[in-house]
This record gives sequence, C-alpha cells and structure tokens, in this order.
Amino acid sequence: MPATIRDVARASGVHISTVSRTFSAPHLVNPETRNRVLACAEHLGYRPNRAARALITGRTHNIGLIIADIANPFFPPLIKAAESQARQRDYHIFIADTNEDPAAEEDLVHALAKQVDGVLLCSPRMSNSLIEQLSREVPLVVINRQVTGLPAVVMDVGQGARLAVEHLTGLGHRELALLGGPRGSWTNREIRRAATTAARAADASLTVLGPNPPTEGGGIAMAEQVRRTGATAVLAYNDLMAIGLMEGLDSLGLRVPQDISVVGIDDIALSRLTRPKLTTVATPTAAAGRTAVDMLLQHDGSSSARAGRGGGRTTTTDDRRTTAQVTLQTELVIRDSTGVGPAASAVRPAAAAAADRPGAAPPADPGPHGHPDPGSATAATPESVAS
Amino acid sequence: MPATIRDVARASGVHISTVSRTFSAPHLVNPETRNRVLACAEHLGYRPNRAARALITGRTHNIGLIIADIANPFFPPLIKAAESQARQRDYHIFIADTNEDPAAEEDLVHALAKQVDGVLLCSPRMSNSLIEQLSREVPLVVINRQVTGLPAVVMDVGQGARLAVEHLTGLGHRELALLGGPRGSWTNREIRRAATTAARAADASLTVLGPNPPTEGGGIAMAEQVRRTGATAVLAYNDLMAIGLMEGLDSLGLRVPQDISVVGIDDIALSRLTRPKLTTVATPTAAAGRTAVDMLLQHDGSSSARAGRGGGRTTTTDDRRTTAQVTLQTELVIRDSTGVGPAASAVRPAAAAAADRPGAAPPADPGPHGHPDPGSATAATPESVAS
DNA sequence: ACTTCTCCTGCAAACCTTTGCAGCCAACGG
DNA sequence: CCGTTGGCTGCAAAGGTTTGCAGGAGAAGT
Repeated sequence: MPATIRDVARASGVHISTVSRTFSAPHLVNPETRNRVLACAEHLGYRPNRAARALITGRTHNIGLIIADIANPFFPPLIKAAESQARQRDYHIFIADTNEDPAAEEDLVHALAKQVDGVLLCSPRMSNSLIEQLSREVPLVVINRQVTGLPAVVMDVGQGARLAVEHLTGLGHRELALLGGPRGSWTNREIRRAATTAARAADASLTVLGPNPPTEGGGIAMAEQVRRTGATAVLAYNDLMAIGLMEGLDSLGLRVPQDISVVGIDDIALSRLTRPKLTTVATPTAAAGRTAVDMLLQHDGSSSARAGRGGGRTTTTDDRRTTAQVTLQTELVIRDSTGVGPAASAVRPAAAAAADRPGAAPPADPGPHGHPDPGSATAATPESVAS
Repeated sequence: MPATIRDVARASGVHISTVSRTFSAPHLVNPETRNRVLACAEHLGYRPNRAARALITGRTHNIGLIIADIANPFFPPLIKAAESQARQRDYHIFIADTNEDPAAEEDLVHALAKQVDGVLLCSPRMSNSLIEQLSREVPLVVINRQVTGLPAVVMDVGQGARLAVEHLTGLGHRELALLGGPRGSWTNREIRRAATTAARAADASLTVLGPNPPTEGGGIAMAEQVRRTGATAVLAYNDLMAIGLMEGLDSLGLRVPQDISVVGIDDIALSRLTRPKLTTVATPTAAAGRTAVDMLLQHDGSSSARAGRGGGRTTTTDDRRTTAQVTLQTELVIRDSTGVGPAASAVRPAAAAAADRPGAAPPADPGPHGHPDPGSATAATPESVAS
C-alpha cells in the first residue's frame, strides 16, 4: 500500500538508484530528471522508509533521551531544546522515562540501542561501571554526571550550592540543613560536597538529610525532620523538594522566610508561582540539552568508518575520540523564600532586612509592571535539576 | 562489531533461521538447540536488529505520541501511562512536541509515519479533514477529539464544565465568565457548549472570552478583561490559565475567592500547590493514555480484549475495522478557589457549599502565604493545553 | 517393513534502500 | 579524428531479519 522507491522509479521512468539519489544526493542528478522524479514522488505520496535506510547506512537518524521522570518540570525545557536542536539536523529524539529506577535505565538503553544512533543519558542513577559497559553497546553522552572516558555535559551545581550557602550565611544563618536527593545521583554528591565545604568556611553547621525521593512529596515528608534539626535555613536538592518542604513547614505552622529560609535548585517555572516565591539556583537546562545533542552528533558524525568488508575485523583506532566534558555555569536567583537569620536579626536594621527580602520594595524598584528585580532577572528559561 | 544473527548461527552451529525462530517462535525449535543458541547469543551479546526486523515484518514495535507541549503538566501523566502500557506489550513510545503549532503537527506525523506502527494524536489543533487525510498514511488514534471514522478517546470535559457551572451557580453566582482556550481545540468547543447550556439552565449569564493561549501567561493577560465583564466567577479552559488568572487578579487587588471565584480544568498537580488551592475538573489523563495505546494495538494486531472501564464505548463497525470512541468521565474537585457569590452570600451559609463535596476544604481560606505581590507577573514559559 | 505423522531444521526469497562501479553520451582539447 | 573528461544514469550487491516451503529423521500406526 505505501508507495516505495520502486513505484516512483517506474512512474518516472528511471532506475531506483536515480530516485534514491534524488533524495540523498540531489546534486548528482540532472535537474530535469530530478524534477520529474520529485513530481512523481509527490504525486504518489512517497516517503523514504527509514528502516530500510537505517539497515544499509547503519544510521537511524534517531537519538534516544533517557530521563528519570517526565513529570519533573526540570526536564521539559531540556527535552524541548534537545528536540529542536536535533530536528535542525534532521534527527529525531526518542524520549523514555525510567521512573527513577536504575534497572529501568539499563533496560531502556538496551531497548534503544539498535534503533538510535546514540543515547543521551540524563541524570542517570546507575553505577559508573555499568554506564561504561553500556557505552560499548551504543554511543552515550551523559548529562549531569561525570564518567571517565565518556562525553558529558554537567551543570555546575556545586558552584550553585556554594552561592546558596554563602547567601544564607551572609543573611546570618548559622544552623543550616541540606535536604538531600536520591541515592545514586551525581548531582546530589556534588551539592553535598560543595555545601559542606561552604558551610565550614563560613563557620556554620550543616545537617545533611537523606536520601529522599526528589519530588514534592519527598519535601513534604521531611518537614518535621527539618524542624528537628533546629536549622534556620535549608538548601534542597531541587525546587520540587523545596516547594514540598515549604508546604510541609506551613502545615507545621512555620513561616517562610520569617521562621526558616528555603533555597531550591533548578529554577523551574513553578518556583515563581509559589508564595513566597522561591529563592533558587538556576541551572541552564536548555543549553544542556542543546549541547548534549551537539556532542553526540559531532562525535559520530566525524567517524564515518564503514563496516569492514571481507570478514576482516577493522579495528578503528579510537584514540582520536574526543571525549569532551562541558561544564555549564549556574546562577543564584534570589526571591522571597530567604530572609535574615536569627543571629543577624538583632543586629541588622530593618532596612537591611528589607533589602534582602523583596516582599517589601526591593532596592532596585521593580515598578508596578514587573521590571525584573535583580534576583529574577535571569533570562534563562525555567528549568530544573536532576541527577 | 555488533553481533548479528549470523554470528550466533555460526557459533552455535545452526542455520540463521533457527536462531531467528529461537527468538520469534521458540516453540518451533528443539529445547536443546534453543538453549545452545540462547547461550551463544547471550555470550555474544546479540540483540536483534529492530530495523531489519521492521523492514520485513512491516511492524516497528514503536508508537508515536504527538502532544502540544511537554511543558504543560497536563501531559506527563498521560505520557507515563501510555509508556508503561506500551512497554508491557513490548512496544516503545516516541514522544514529539509540536509547540502548539498545527503545521508542526502535520510534519511530525509524516516524519513518524514510517518508523512507528501508529500514532497517538493528543489534543490536535489541526482540522478534521487534515487528520482524516493523515490517517490514510498511518494508523491514528486521536485523544481529546472526535473525528468520524477514527478511533478516539475523549475525556468528557463537557460534563465537567456543566458540573463546574452548576457548582458556581449553586453558590449564588449569576454573572459568569468563560476563559477560552486555543483556536482549533475540540475541548474548547465542548467546554463552551456545555458551559453555555448549563448557565442558561441556571438563569445565569456567561461571557465568553477568547481564544487565548492555554498557558499561565494567557491567564495572567486576561485578568483585566475578566474584571471588566463584571463576572463574580470564572471557568478557565485549563488549570494553567486558571492559575495565571489568579495571579493576574491578585495583582489587580481582587481576592480569590472572596471577590471572585475561579475554576480550572485538568487537576494538574500544581493546582494543589497554589494559594488558594484550585477548584477544578479532574480529567482521567492516565486512563486516557492507557486506553489510547490499547486501542491502537488492538486495532493493529495481537489483540487482548481489555474491557472498557467506567467510560462509555461506542463502536462503529464499518467494513473492515472497528473504530471505537471511548469517553472517559470527569469529576469536579472542590478546593479553595471558589466561594459563595454575592446573590447568595446573605442567604446561603458556607456549609451549604461544603456539602457539595464531602471532604473538601471549606472555601475562603487563602492560607498564610496569600500575600499578593504586584509586579510579579511576566515571563511565563510557553505552556500548553489539552485539546 | 512401509506408510504416515510429527518435529525439527535448512534453504532462499523478500523487505527497501544506498552506493561503488561501470557504462553511456556529449563536449572538449589536441 | 581520437582520446579524454565530466555529467548523468543503470546495475547489482549488501545490510539483518522473517517465513513459506521442502527435506530429513525418527516415531507411531498398520
């Protein structure tokens, strides 16, 4: 029923190879012939069969994208950016969701391996060794993780966490808590490491809680424990948890930021909608998606090594393989969920407090029609964290 | 480098057809042979090449899912449900995002046509005739739309809209507004029709505004116009718009629900997090995803007869195929964004309102975080809608 | 012992496209 | 006039798998 290349060839009176070339190498065919072929193809509604093409070229023009949880608002901007970047190069992205399950991750890589040219592994929860092993089956680019020998794009959450902690200690907080994310997350380890270091440098204490599911529910559930730590400020693994935590604290009768300050990570769209608006670390998710696609495509676009003919095993020396690791900067976005700590509240005059907490008029007057205040001035699209 | 069926055949000393059968029709091969083959395959890390298989069988074991906007929280539950349902049957879902662009929809269908066995078209913005035409190219199941001759699964938003209007008029509201969604949306038309009818039946007036982008920004932008209608209660096309509208009303100094009631549609997770919590019409998104996959696969091949759930099912059997149209019920979830209207405020006690839905929180408690913050409202990410 | 069956396995065609190679023709240089 | 070049097109192999058909071996029936 579907028109094949043969039908077009018959209709336009040329050989199938000419039809093929009309599409894959137009400059090789006479303009007159080409037009005739195109007309016939159009008329017959012909579209090349990608499976057949993939079979012979060995390239599917598909890219797999494996993520932990589509429902996490962190991912959509990354997905969209990756999709549009891929589409520009005539590739298509296949998305798969692992539900935060490391075993599902492995299965998915296998399932995708033969029908994509490469896989973007976003915030994997697997072990490094397993990832390395899988990378022998299909080209891999990891996002939010560093695996030796594999191309990677990571967002510098460590730096973000440091900025967040410095912001909090700068406000006078001395008792901090870190609401940790899921086990197996590279991001989680980075945050913990950086936050610990920064807290120590500022002579503040830091209580680490976790691991926890990186969801709103995970945040709500930990409210009570957070209170028990006696911390006056909390850094959460991501915005979703931070928002959940604010919910939970609210039910406990604690006010944010008067009683306790909360900082998230990711800057998802939602973090502008909560009351109070969430102070958070913005991660360049869209850029990460674009970059990852670029790295994957460059990586296998250059190596046009054909399969060895004649049974001989052609061992292409891969030592030329450029496995870059790109690090994207993060940025602290100060909104309304952080305020002065107890240590400073007695010392600092009200004016100073007001300057930090934009509930009142911030220093740079935002005006009635939303001049972005210094904190929310980031032009980055809302995105969230993972890994 | 990747092991093929031929390698396995050589290693286990059988013909490739036997290897093939070991995987696709195990009962046809001697257990002893089978085990030997499986062992070799395992050892060589063999995985069947899906492209080659697709080429000959004509079935890719892939399903396309085209949606308007991944960033809209409405979709993830649907996607997840569809994915898990598909995975159970050894199918894989390929997701694509159209950015609310009807032209992109058409392109995507074409692009996917040859590499999937069928496409789930979720909340399409295309014309019916175009959809019919595309359905000749690849099996289609439409979600949130009715196209004659095509299998469809729709959520009964009409009924939901009616319940919402009855809820509002029951609270004493007489001046209603409907915040419409995007042009081309079947859902939008259904809502409008049902809301108009219900309002007339209750002797209330209904002002229809739109079309609008189905995003938070779309809601924010319409706040002023909504106020000008003089309505005391608003039904929005979806939750995102409702939430945006609440933002906008807030900036205008109007309190929800004391001054104006707001109802959304979809019941996205976010609607529980706003202050006040959003009253909304819950749509069974996950069930829709599952059902759509079932319909596509049953229609397509190995059918396992899943009985229709709560919804009604109309099967029109034309000559060859049975094209069912499944309708899924919706449900009104009363939270805090609706309160008594001016006409009834003197007459009806709040208890009467609460009686509409046991267990729902009483209206009129914005919660501790309900401080309005003028000038907050820009920078909405493009989000989207459901049909 | 001969047929008939049942089980299993091998053979080869077919799916649709790409691509190196060869051939054709016209034009051009010498 | 011949050799060469360049532009275009046809030929055929190849890619990995499925599957109808045929064949072989043994078992069961007679």
